[in-house]
Amino acid sequence: MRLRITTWNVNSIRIRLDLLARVVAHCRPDVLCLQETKVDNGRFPYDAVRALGFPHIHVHGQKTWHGVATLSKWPLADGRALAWCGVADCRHTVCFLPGALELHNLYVPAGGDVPDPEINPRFRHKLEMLEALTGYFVARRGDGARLLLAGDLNIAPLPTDVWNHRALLKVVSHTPVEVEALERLRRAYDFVDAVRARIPPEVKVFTWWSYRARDWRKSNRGRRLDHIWLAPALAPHLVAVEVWAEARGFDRPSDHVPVTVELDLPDAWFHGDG
DNA sequence: ATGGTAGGTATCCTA
Repeated sequence: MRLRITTWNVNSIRIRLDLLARVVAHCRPDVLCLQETKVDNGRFPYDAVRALGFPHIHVHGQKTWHGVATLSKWPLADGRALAWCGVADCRHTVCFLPGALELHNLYVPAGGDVPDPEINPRFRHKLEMLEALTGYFVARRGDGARLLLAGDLNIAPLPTDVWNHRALLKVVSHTPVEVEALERLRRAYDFVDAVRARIPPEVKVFTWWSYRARDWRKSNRGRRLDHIWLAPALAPHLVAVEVWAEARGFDRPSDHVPVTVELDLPDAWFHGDG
């Protein structure tokens, strides 16, 4: 069974429905994880999303900020929201796909401008959420779940995940303290970074370019902030990845571009007790 | 070194 999963920080779903259609046409996802939907559940554009071919929709949104949504051609079951550090922000959902696939859709805090948890509460929140997630996955370590984690993690872990490693060492998203926290989270469940499983670490890969650049393509000051991680049970079934950088060149684009993985899963998983 | 853009129900705050 082939399964394509795309993650995209849409930066307001309501003003980008046309671009969402273009992402769907190009990436051909069976399941689309969105972040920064910026809409409460009552105002979510359900009809437009259904018209794009996604009858199964799990939303967790709030007014103005944050918000995640999982759109699916496959049935979704047991969708629920998770919250960390006592903060009620809408940043994390989990739901199940056929084949006992457990999909986490995640939006990690950006973290503000100053990379010091003592003086910047947003940066402290970012580190605390990563630590809480790490504890959650450590507790589940070795349970063998067919688990995927997709979303805007707001951290570029490798030197080649940013346009200039040395220049960004003190810039939130690429500081050593964040990179180490993200690596602890990855190792908690032995997740495999799908994009880096297919693209060598020597090659620069970006999924985000600031709106503030005069010419994002020319200056190319990007970062790889959006990720899809696979549990050990799924990693052997990865067949392809794509970062669709051209999406940054849309009219009125999101500052993030879609990341897609394709998995070739055993048919037996979808028959009875698989 | 600085400031640059975009979105929201907001005239500043967050990214």
